[in-house]
Amino acid sequence: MPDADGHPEVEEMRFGDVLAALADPHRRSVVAELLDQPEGTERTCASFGLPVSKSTLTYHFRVLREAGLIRQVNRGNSRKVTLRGADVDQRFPGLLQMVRDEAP
Amino acid sequence: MPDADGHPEVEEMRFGDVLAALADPHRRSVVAELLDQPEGTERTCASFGLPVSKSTLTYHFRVLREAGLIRQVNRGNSRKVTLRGADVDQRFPGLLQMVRDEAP
DNA sequence: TTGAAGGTATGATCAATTGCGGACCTAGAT
DNA sequence: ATCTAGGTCCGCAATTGATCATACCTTCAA
Repeated sequence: MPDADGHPEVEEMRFGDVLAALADPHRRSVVAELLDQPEGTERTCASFGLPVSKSTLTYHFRVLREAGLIRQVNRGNSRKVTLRGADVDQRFPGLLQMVRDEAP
Repeated sequence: MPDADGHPEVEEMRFGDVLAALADPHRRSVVAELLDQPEGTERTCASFGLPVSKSTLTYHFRVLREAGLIRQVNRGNSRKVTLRGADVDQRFPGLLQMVRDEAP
């Protein structure tokens, strides 16, 4: 069962959902950017500079979160995004490397 | 440039298109089934037994074809489907193995 | 206590995806 | 000549996806 914020466990991550999440260029760019930074780097949703409104931003990060690609935790004021790199690697080895290789 | 039937060259295959094509369960099952058979196996679209109409079948195979995952060639009477296994492996190493691992 | 920064929720809109039936095409079999 | 199998193409309907504006919530800082 996913937690209250919709984070699935590693075993619960579904391939179709992950593929669909990564199929969108905006969402893939978020993952690619996180891959390019040190493990565990925390970012705000807004810090990725996606050219969409705040509410659309929320939508995209929800898709990524519910697919299991990112984690979002409350840090008082803001809500920080981290890549679930180890989890994704465990469930779908090689997939994130593909995203990294594809990055522009 | 893709050929007249919409088959992209290896270098032209786009990650987003491939991910979107594989995100659909029907289409992923086609790829999984082809992966489970000898290299170069030729199949008709209908032989996969997808629970959709003929016209919907055409649509799904077009998505797979234009993403670069399958090849469709005229064989007189029918039109045969083959997996572009080597091409996909060259462009996105490890991706097809993921589909295989996920198959039920 | 007021304001600002960061997010969420809701409801609407518009585009893309998925689906269908039906008309049609081509090649092989009858 | 006609039939059939396998597919395509063309509308069209239904669903899902992406987007926005607006209103709202929470926490920190002034």
